[in-house]
Amino acid sequence: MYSLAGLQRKGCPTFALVQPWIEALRRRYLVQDATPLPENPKALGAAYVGIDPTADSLHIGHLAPLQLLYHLAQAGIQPIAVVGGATARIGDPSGKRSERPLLPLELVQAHAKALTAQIQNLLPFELTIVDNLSWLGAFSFLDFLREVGKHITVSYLLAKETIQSRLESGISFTEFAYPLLQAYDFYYLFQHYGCRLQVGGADQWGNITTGIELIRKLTGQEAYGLTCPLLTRADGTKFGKSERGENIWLSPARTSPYQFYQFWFRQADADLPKLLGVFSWKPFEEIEALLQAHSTAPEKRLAQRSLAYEMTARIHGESVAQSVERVSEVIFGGGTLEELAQVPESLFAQIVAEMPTYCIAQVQLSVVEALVASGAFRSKSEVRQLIQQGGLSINRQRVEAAETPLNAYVPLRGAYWLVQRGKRERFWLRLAEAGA
RNA sequence: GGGGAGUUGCCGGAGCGGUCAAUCGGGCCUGACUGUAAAUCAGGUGGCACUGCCUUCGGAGGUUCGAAUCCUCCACUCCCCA
Repeated sequence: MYSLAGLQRKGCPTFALVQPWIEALRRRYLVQDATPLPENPKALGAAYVGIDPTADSLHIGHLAPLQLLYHLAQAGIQPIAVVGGATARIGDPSGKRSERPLLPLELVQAHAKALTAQIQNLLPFELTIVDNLSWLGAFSFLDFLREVGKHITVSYLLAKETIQSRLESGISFTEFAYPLLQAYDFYYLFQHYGCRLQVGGADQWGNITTGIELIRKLTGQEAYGLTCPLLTRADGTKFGKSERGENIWLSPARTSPYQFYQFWFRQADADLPKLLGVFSWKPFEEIEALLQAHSTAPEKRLAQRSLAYEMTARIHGESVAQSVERVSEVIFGGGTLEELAQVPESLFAQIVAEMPTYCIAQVQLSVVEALVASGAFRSKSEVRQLIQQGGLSINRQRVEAAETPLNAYVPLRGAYWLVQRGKRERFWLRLAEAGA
C-alpha cells in the first residue's frame, strides 16, 4: 500500500520507473506521473482514458492520452475509451480558470456520437467505447451522495491542485463535485471491466487519484494511474494550437487536411524527438534513425515530413495524405509561375481542392479590394500594411502597390491566383463564374 | 448587511480634462538571415475615401469649447469587516 498524499503533486517524480514496459513509454515522452505499477502489465486487466464530448470533434490535444492507450494495447492491455456524456454536462474544472457554461443534453449527445466515431477510427484495433451517461445517468442524487460522496472527504478534494487554484476565482459545487463523477467512472470500469488503470493528460492526475482512492475505499483493492505530459514546445508555449491560437482539430470540417499537414510540417527541429515519440506509431528505433538522418540535413525537414505524413494519413487516410503532401511540395517547392501553370490538370485540380480558396465575382478590382471582397482579409488596412511590408505575393510575384489592379496578374487556368501571405500562408483567389 | 478597490485595445498594464487611436511589456503579423525550423535584428498591430476623417477606453446619461480622464445612475468583478 502506498500513500496517496505523496502522489498528488504534479511534477515530482514519485518513484523509480523500473518496469521495462513503462520505460518504453517514458522514453517516448509519454509519462509524466504514475502510481507504482505492477511488473507485468497484464495484471492491469484493462486501461481506460476518458474524454468529455465538449465539442463535435477531437483535437490534437486529445491524441497523447490515446497514444498511451495505443501503446498499452500493444502490450496486451485491453483498451477502453469512456466518452463522458454525463461528465460533459457538468464540466471538468481541471486546468480551467473559470466556471464553464453548461451544455445542453442534445448537444452533448451529438458530440458524443461524433467523438465515438473518431476514436474508433483512430486506433487500429478493437476498442471498447462506453458512455458514462449509461451508468451515471441512472444515479439519483441521493444515492450518489450516499454511495460515492460518503467515501471522499472534502479536505481530500480541497487538497487537489485543480480545486485549489479555483478557490479564489470561484468554483461552483457542480464543478467541485466533478472529480467524484470521474472517480466513480473508474470504480465502475474496475467492477465491470476489470479495469485497474486510468490514463490521461497530466491535468487529470487529481481526478485519477480520486478514482484510485474511491476504489480502495470501496473494495480494498489497488488501482493505478498513469499520465502523459501536457505537451509544450521548446519555446515553452503550449503545443497543439495554430499560430493564430486555434485548436488543430481532427475533423476535416474544422481543420482541413492541408492545414493539418502543414501544422505538423512546420514544427521546430527541437521539438521533433518529443513529437515523434509521442505521436508516431513507428518503432522507437526507427524514430531514432529518422532523427539521426534529419540532423545530418535538417533543411530537408525529413522528420517533419515524415511526421506530417504519418499523422495526416492516420487521421484523414492514406490517399488524402499523399494528395496533400504533393500539393505542399508544388506550392512550397518554389517553382516559378510557369511551372505552376504547366502542372497537369489532375494535379492542379487537387491543389485547388486541398487549399483554402476565396472567391471574387469580378476582376475589375484592385488587389486590396479583391482580397477584402473575397473574405480572405478582414480590412483593407490589413492588406495595405502587408503590401507595405512586402509580405504579399500573387502568382509568385510580390505586390508592390496597393492600387495594383488584380488583372495585372494573369490568372492561372483563367481564374486562379495563388496568394502568398508571408512565407507560410498560401491560398487561392478564384474568379467565380457569373452564373455559379 | 457595512466599508473599500476596480472595469482601458488579443493579454498584462499605464494614462486621471486638451499635445490620446491611447506610454510600456507579452502575444501576434511582416521583413532581413534561413530550411515552410530556431535564435537574432528591424518594422507593424481600430477602421476608412489615409498629410485628413470616423468609431473605440464596462453600459446609459450629464458637465465642458473639449472627457479614457470630472459628475450621476446602472451592471459586473475583487478585497476587508459582520
